[in-house]
Amino acid sequence: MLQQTRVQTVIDYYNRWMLKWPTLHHLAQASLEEVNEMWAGLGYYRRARFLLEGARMIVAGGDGFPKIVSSLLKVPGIGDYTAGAIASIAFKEVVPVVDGNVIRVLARLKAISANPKDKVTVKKFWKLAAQLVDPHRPGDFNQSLMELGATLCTPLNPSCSSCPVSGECRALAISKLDKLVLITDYPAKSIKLKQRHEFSAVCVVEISGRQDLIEGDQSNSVFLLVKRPDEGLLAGLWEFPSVMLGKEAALTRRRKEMNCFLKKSFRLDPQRTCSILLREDVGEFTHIFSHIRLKVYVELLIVHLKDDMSDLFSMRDGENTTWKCVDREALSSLGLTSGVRKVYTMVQKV
DNA sequence: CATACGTGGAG
DNA sequence: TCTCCAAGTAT
Repeated sequence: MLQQTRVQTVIDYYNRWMLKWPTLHHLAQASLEEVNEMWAGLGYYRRARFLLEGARMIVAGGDGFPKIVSSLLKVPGIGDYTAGAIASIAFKEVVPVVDGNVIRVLARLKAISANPKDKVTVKKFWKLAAQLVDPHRPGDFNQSLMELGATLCTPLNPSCSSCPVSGECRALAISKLDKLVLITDYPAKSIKLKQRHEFSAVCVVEISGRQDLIEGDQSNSVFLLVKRPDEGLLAGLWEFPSVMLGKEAALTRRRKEMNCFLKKSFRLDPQRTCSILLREDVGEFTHIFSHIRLKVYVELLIVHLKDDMSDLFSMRDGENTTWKCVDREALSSLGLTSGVRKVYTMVQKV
């Protein structure tokens, strides 16, 4: 969970996760669906899938939990950093770790100005860290190095005056001699790749209760959710029906695309299977992914089913589309991605 | 190998 | 609003 994610963000997820799956064996029994739900909102969802696959692999292997770096590296989702962290912290293997914090600390300590993403430079950091690690307390040392980066040797305003190794810091020494050099010049900034712009239309489809199907309560309605493909962005997660637009599109065009999608995937057709009680343009927002800038147009559609479409209320596979309907309560308690939560919040204000 | 892969807090 | 980046990994 901590990979590329702040501790503060992780804590609640970690606690809920450990409550639900206290051991590897519990996790190995879980379904990907459950795992995705628990992870929803944390991001980098492949981590969740790998965690599940890793648990299953270890349990199936029957050799217990891997305890050395070489074995840990075979587990899905465990790379150089995580293998080193587990081996040193949990099992006292004398190995280093290199994460973003360590790179920053070492780049400053040794005044390394090369691009820290560069493969050769990364190797240099690992070698340096390996030379430094305390053979008697590798886990504590590694955590100390990371903690130094997280608390004092921070990206923007490092607290050099409180730093226990400021006397040995090359970057600090250089910055004192040359006023043009700043501590924060280390490590070098790597060129960030450009975000591509994407556009999508989302339709929150609310299927209102019918007097003849649902007794009494007219407010009893359900929402249509679609399962995203198992590969790629937000793989296997639930969202409101959406279509990618390719470029900016006016309301008319967006509705046309959406109508087509709803008809094809759900046989939701105003002329035949339902009548429209409300259709409203709710607004738009931009959702930022690490590599995509997604503009989302949101619309609310409340329909009233004509025929006996009660089978609609259980999950089923449509044409290349897995979908289900959930009621308001289920929707609130369901694990949703950040973007889907935004959409739902917007619609609730209507 | 360069890139895909989320989200949110801080300044 | 924009930039930066966090206990990185897989392909």
